Amino acid sequence: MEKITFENIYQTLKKRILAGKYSIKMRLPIEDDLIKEFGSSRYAVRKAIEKLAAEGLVYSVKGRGVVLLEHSPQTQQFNLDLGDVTGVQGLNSGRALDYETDVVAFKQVMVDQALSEKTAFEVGIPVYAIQRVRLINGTRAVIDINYFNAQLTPGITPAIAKRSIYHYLQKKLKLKIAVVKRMLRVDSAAELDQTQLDLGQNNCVGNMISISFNDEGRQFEYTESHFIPNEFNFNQLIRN
Amino acid sequence: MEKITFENIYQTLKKRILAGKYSIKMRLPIEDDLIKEFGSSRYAVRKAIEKLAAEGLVYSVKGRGVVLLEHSPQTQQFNLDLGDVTGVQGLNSGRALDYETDVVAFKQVMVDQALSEKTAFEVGIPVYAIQRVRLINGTRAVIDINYFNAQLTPGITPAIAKRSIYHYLQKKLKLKIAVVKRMLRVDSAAELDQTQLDLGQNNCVGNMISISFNDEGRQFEYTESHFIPNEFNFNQLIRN
DNA sequence: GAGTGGTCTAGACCACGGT
DNA sequence: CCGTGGTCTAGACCACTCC
Repeated sequence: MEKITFENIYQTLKKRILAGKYSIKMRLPIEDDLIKEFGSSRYAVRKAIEKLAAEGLVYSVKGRGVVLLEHSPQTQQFNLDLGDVTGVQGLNSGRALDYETDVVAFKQVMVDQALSEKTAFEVGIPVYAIQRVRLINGTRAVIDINYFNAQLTPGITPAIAKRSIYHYLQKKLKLKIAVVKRMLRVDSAAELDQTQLDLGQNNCVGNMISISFNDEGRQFEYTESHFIPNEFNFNQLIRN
Repeated sequence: MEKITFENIYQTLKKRILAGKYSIKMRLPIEDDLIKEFGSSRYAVRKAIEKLAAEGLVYSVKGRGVVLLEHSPQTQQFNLDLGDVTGVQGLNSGRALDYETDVVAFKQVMVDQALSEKTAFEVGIPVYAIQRVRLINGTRAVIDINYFNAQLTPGITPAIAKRSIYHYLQKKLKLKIAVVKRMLRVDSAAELDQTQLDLGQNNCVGNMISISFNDEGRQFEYTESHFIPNEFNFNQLIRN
């Protein structure tokens, strides 16, 4: 039951844009008109427009107005969802798929120098080291290589790893996932990838490296998700 | 000579954060204290904090305060630059490298049905279809496959393509690049990739598909940048 | 010069976190 | 309960675009 004004304005404008109501002149109404229409302040209107801009629907030009970005059925797939992305779900952008998880390794280890340099965890702290293969429609499509800080995320078990670690962290531990920083790469397939993934003829993998932070600013996770080619898309928006 | 208050506050806070001045308690001072310190309004302070948050340096928690995200030398490479990314420069995140451009194809064609479905350009409009290989330190590392809407970006020549199309568009045509939407994929190498790129043993490429919009909201470009494995990183930030 | 978005101020109330 | 960030209002001036 959110009664936030800017959110209502944002939702209304978004619906109209997607329905093509403003496309005649490729412009949004000027701020003053939106203020009058919604009976709200300039702050609320501008915040709604900023949210539309963050999503890649509009672009504001000082002195001119708020421009609509061209969109077509083909370019819809470039649009950002702004949905929160937890774990491997982020890989299947909006696709509903059957998937199964195969826990191929589960250990609790102390961080040594080498692991510290990779994960940025402090030397000596205990971490869960987990490897899980994700089968999507029967295909071994992704291997997640997780390291969780055991002090910040205690009590993870193989059974939890098979279901959903993120569900456990959020619902049971009440851990808030504040920020995830990601790096995307393409790597030559290592032995682990070749033995665990259905690569077919391909000898490379995509590699999504994620480090995740809780709402106290502490990094609780380092994860590499290696995935097979030709199946996964990642969207990005750059605004000037 | 920008005299924008929030920008000054942002710069000052960023310097302090990176210098570790606030790391003792993992918190930024509360808004009221920053307002007093900078002698500015709450608006300016909050806008500065929002910019820090967009960069992945801090995270605001209602009722608690503004938390600093842990950062270490290893995780610095995950930080967002917020620099504008034009063309292939975006691939080499912050690396200074010698590179050379080899124009392997340059045509002006009309968009047919197949090309329209790929690029989202309207059937029948003229486009420049350009293929360029980027040699980085002598390695054929990237092939850019560009389609530019010739009505929006007239006058591109092979000579311009060899130097920098973006430089020409921005400086000569005064075209403003407002927004770039990207999709990142990993693809099996096609014949073009195998013949033009130094793939070595690898038989896959990274594929960065970009569609770019000018400040009137019109899509002027569709580009696929195919790049060799193991060399390029792409950063992303997800905020909840 | 008129119109428009960008920045800024001062002030208010609300919602959430922790004590 | 108090302290904090989130939302909102009303009003002002500036910088840019376009005629």
